[in-house]
Amino acid sequence: MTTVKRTIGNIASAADVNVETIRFYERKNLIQQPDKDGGFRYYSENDLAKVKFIKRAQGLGFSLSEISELLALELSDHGTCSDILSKVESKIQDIQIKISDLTQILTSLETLKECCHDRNTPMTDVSLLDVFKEVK
Amino acid sequence: MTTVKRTIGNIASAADVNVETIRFYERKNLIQQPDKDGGFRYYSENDLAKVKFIKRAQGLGFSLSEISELLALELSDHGTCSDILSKVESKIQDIQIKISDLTQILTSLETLKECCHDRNTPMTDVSLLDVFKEVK
DNA sequence: TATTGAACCGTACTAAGGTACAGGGTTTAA
DNA sequence: TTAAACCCTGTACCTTAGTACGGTTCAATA
Repeated sequence: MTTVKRTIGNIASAADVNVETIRFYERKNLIQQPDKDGGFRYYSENDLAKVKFIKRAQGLGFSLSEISELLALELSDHGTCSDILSKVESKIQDIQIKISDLTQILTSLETLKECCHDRNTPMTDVSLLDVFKEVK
Repeated sequence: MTTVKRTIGNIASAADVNVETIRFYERKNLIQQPDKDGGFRYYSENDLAKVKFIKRAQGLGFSLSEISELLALELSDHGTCSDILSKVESKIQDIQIKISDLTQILTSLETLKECCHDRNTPMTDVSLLDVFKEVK
């Protein structure tokens, strides 16, 4: 068993992104450029996890700067907590809203599915467009 | 009681977006350009609901073309169902994955919150980065 | 140790999703 | 009935999030 070195190409393919994406994230300080050994970057398992997290979180509607904030919460010194606590609480709220929005869309798609399945279900019950009609 | 005309400026402010955004959505065929009365666009309540839906869905990680697909499901003729059913089912799956991802992030943020709140909780239990470590 | 595939840096380009004018036409309320 | 406020089209520009490319250097293996 040989442990492969985590070069830039290696973590890029492990995280299923382009090599240039990794360099781009470094330029944006989303991941730290690792100490270079002989001019090359060698990454940790943690870096890989971070890249996977970033890609996944993007799919959930977070921008790179929001993802930075999320990641920063982890790194913070939990000795000095009162301001970080409020940040955590606000992120928790954001996420609860997203989950509730998705749940509403899910419900209305499930109604749609019933309609397809069984012609007797009335089509008019729930509409995707109704979902956020009253919002904000 | 006067019913306000839904001009482009009116729906833009009601949906909290720029006027140019509405025009942009029209160019992209996300909303239909309404019949013009004297050269002006007058919109329906349905158009407003659509714009709100689009903005909300973007925040959930859907691209404009995915949002088009979602909206198209609604408009489909539910007489010819078998292909639409599979589209609906695949959207349902996408959304279930999003909800599950968000729930995992939520859980780990809540652990973080406990850590801030009560110093005795060990910090090491859950980490944001662990969330998607094994994914894909 | 020579080759070749991969990493390096810097710069330029792309796609998606808007935003901002310029130069003109309409509406509406004083 | 006219001026402020709002709408029209068209085109150019902007930000975010990458991607591609050219010329160069490094590292591993035949």
